[in-house]
Amino acid sequence: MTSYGKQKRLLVAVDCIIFGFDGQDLKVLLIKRGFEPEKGNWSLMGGFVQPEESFEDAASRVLKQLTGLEDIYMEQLYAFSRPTRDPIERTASIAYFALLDINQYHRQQLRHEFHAEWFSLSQMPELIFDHTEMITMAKEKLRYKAAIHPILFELLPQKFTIPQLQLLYEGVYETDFDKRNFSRKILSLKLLVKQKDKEKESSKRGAFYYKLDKRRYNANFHSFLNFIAKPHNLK
Amino acid sequence: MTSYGKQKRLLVAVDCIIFGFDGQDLKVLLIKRGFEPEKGNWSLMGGFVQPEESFEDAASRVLKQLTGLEDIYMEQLYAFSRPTRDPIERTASIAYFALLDINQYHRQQLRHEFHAEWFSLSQMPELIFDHTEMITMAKEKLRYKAAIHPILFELLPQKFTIPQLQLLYEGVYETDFDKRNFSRKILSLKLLVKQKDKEKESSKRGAFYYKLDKRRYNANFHSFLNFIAKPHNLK
DNA sequence: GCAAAAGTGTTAATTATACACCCATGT
DNA sequence: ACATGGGTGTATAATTAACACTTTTGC
Repeated sequence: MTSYGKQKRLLVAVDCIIFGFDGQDLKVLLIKRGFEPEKGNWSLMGGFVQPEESFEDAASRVLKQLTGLEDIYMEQLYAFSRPTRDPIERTASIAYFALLDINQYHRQQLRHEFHAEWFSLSQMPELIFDHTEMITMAKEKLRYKAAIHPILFELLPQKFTIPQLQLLYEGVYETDFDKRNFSRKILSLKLLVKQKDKEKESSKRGAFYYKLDKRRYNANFHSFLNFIAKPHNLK
Repeated sequence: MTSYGKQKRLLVAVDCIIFGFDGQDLKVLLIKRGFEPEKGNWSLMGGFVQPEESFEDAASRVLKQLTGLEDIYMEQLYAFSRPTRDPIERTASIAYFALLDINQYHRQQLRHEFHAEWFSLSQMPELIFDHTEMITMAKEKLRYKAAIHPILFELLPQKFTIPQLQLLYEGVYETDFDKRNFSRKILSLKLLVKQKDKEKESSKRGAFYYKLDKRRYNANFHSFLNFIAKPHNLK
């Protein structure tokens, strides 16, 4: 026995929702699709799963192809499978979302072949297939997960300031936090190590840099932050 | 253009992790696999995705095939894709987990063809392929999700008592809760409607039945319960 | 010297935890 | 009358939320 015979096989692709943070807004990296159908239209970066690779491998390959980056935080989002989602031929897509330091990407970025651009979540162009739905779901999951796990650090450079971190959280949750409560909450996690130097671009006084304590970060990855806004419908 | 040509297609299956609660332990429904390879070994219920159905459709079909039940709570768990996970031929599997009232199943259960049996999570037999991993992940996700969303009601009959509900939560989290705090927390959600009749099997005094307030349940599905045990590693 | 952002402390409100007794009923 | 499980209240601790002033420094 070397196959399951008459069962129908199908194409499987991966698509990557690549998040970055520019200091102000949460952004997603999109490309201009390079082949038919929908050639030239905005799309997530994706690719077909190859015979020897897992979906995770495929997603990492696709991410590297676009950004040149490896060892990026990535997580499976959802398997999209509406039979008609691709008009040419049935293709399922396993969506992954990735969080990266947008500056890393800038440094790497020499590949114009994909015509990639960062878009704010509030200014998304029309996208092919079900990619808009994918991004909506990714954003939800990011919020959900970041409320409980300290993953947003993946969007910042190695050294960052508390005000930068707060702007990031505020961007992700589209809300404002009280800076006293915010820094107390963040620092109470004991995940951050204060540096001696300051970031002096965005203020005269300057803000101290912090770095992640990698040991504690890995150990405490399951810590809870609880940034989830409480629902007000529990009357 | 009617196909993507040279790209390799692959088999895609779905597997269902079907949870039930017998009043004491959280259980999973397993079958004896009916075809090669691994014929006769314990396995999750699964099936190949057909050309005209989404993964969700396939999972519902498979669930109905085994249990006869429809409109069951089901959620995509994860896409498993290790190229060699099935020794015969590459087959990816999209795992879904389902929560059902075990009594519904008993009532329905006339199909012996699958040799299905309920197993406690602590007494799982050896399973084919990566099915053990799937169940482990499903259990984690169930805990994770149930800490935040009131989904465990899906495992109980329409009418249930607070002590039954507490046993369920205790089973899922493998811990004990204080019954005063438990009932206060649950009732504070205002999702339950007290009935006039009592369940008299498990005690002389009898315990009042409750029903879900479906309206509030649907509206407040995103409420937070926070049964997650706090980690003690945040010193 | 003043504008702009960084940094820090206290109080009140809410929520979570710990804990013990009375109640109803079948035997 | 007693054993069994059901049901409830209160006091304390922990956490979260609200809020305002001082510091630094480049201009």
